[in-house]
Amino acid sequence: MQVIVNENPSIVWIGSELIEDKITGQYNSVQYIRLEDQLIKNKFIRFEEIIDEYNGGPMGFQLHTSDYVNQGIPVLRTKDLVDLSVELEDPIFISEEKNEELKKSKTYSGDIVISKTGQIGVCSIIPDTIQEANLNQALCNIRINEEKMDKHFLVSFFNCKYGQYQFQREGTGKAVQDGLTKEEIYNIKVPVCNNKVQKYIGNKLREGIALKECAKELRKLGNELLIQVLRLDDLEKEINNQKKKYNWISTTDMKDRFDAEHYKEEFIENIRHINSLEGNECKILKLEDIMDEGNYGILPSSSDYGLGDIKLLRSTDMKNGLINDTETIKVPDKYFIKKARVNSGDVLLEIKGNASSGAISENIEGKMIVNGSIFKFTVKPQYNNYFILAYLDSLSGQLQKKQSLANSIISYLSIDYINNLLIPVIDKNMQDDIGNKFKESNEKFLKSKQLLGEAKKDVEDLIEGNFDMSKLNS
DNA sequence: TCCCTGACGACGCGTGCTTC
DNA sequence: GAAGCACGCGTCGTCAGGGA
Repeated sequence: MQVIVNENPSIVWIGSELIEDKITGQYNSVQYIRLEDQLIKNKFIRFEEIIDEYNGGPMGFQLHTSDYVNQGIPVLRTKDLVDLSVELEDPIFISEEKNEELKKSKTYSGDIVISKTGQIGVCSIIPDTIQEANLNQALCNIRINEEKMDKHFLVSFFNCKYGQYQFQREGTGKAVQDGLTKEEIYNIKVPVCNNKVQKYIGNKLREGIALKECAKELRKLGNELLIQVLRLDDLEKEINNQKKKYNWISTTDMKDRFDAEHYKEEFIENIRHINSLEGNECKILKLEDIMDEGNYGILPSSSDYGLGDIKLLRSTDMKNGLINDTETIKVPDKYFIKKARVNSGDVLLEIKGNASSGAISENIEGKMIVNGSIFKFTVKPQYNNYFILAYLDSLSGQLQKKQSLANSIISYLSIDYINNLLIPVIDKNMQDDIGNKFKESNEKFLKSKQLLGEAKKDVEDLIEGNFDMSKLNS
């Protein structure tokens, strides 16, 4: 017996015949029951039926931080699983020997990887760009029988709400620490549909992942050009060569700060490097000379969260030059004031925390404002906004920001400091060359994201009986 | 071989106080 | 009232190792 007494808060009567090993209210919540009811209207199988091989990550005693090396075989962690694929932004490696020792958890391009602890149910497919890797203990690696199911379709399903609720339902609400067991993963219900539909949805994911790899390549090219033009590899070498634990500062280099951290050699070297770029092909300007208008945002009262349609962008909603506005908090219209309003083409700069992220606002749907952690500005027409952000995001730009944050209890860039950030301004054509690579990369990232979203939505439509079969012939 | 448990650092958010 | 400062707190992700 199962009787839903109330939707919100969730109150459900569950008969003892339906209770097996899990008895929590969360497991039997109305939300999960509704999703399950919808899912099982379809033909489905247990995940185990299509699994050829399952391997968990190594145990804690098998892999320690002391095993990490500078170069070698990458070890994937949950944070590397991004948007149904893998992004090695801050990779860790183990040696070939260690990789051989942990041969059970080796993973290859095309494998499906699922997170079991921490953030549960993150599921990605290893892209072609990663030939071989290993796993940490939070992940498991799965190979399926591809004659039984299109694996890209399967990954789209796992990432849609009907896959995610199962991972959350099974993996959370445990006595001490949440996590998915092998048996729970085997028991995940997977919908069965005809090959043509699987291929159609799987193709969207394949195309999305390919576009994403292309976008990453363009970003890499833009960065390489920036490094070349601003000789940032020289700066990096110079900084890496520094072994001294002390530094002499001339009084002319000292400004309003008197703490040693602010005058670390790497910061001084960076300023020296920026000044050395000054010449016919490069002018050093202050950010305030480049900006048309700049402001940081506002902090709406948290009691207003969810009470409107204005998207409130926070620093966590920006990554790799892009805005992720799918999960932004919404606030009332009264906060849509000029100071915080986001317009197309604005450069958004994180100024709190580690002040390392930024984005350009493009194709924003609806009204959006930024909170106090973000400084937004427009650049004058003679400068390329993508180039300016790319510089601020580069080694040199980051060092300038870090210099201000050094030794401060509260990491925060003041307006005065932002205005005085030094920007090496190169020829406009070269700015556009670099900026356009980042712009094009962002466009491809957005298109990729759209395709990944469509793939997930298609699976949901399929389960809910709303999938338009005529799309298969288009 | 796999699950379970515990600890902890990094980080960002929220709140309230102080200063200008 | 805006800007800046201080700190508590929760979440996330990772690391480690005991035990069935």
